[in-house]
Amino acid sequence: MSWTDERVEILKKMWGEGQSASVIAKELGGVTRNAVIGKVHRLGLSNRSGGGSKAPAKDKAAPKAAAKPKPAPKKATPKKEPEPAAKPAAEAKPIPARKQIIPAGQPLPPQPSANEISPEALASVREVEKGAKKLNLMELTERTCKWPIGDPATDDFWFCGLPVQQGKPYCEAHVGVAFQPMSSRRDRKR
DNA sequence: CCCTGATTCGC
DNA sequence: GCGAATCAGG
Repeated sequence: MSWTDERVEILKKMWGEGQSASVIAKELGGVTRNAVIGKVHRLGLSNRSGGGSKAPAKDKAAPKAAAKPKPAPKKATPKKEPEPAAKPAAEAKPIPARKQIIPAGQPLPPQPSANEISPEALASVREVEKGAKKLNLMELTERTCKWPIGDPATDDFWFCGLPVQQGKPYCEAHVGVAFQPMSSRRDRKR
């Protein structure tokens, strides 16, 4: 595929609309998002500003750009960092269906009680749990929802296992109940 | 992990 | 001019 006027036209239009390069590439077909981005740059509309009157306040100093033309195309030595690798997923466990065990008598910080979760979130969770993949511990991967379901003390226990939301340890629905925005908490009138 | 755009450089 | 490979951020 080549960049015909028509295709460039579509490119311009979509880019102008703020579409992502990958979407544009998909629409055009026969090109990758890299191609799209490359073309965008060559067309000089890398900045989504149409005016173009703006002089980029970019500093000339581009030390990094010149720093690595072709270091070593090889596998590159991944720095082996003695990273303790504290799994973020671990500390965020929701502890469902279990009385919380509070160590000592400090006033507890505000905790999202399971009963204050928005109905929508709850609903979608139930939805999700119906279609959950019911993974066991071994089957969990970096990108499976690690939300526990059921009682760990019985067979009736598994993990959600749906695709996680980028970054988070849970799928979208469970992220919703795990990380409450802290806004939905209404002070009950007194 | 997924995604995004940015940049370089052999073709 | 083109775009894969790579980089850098989210």
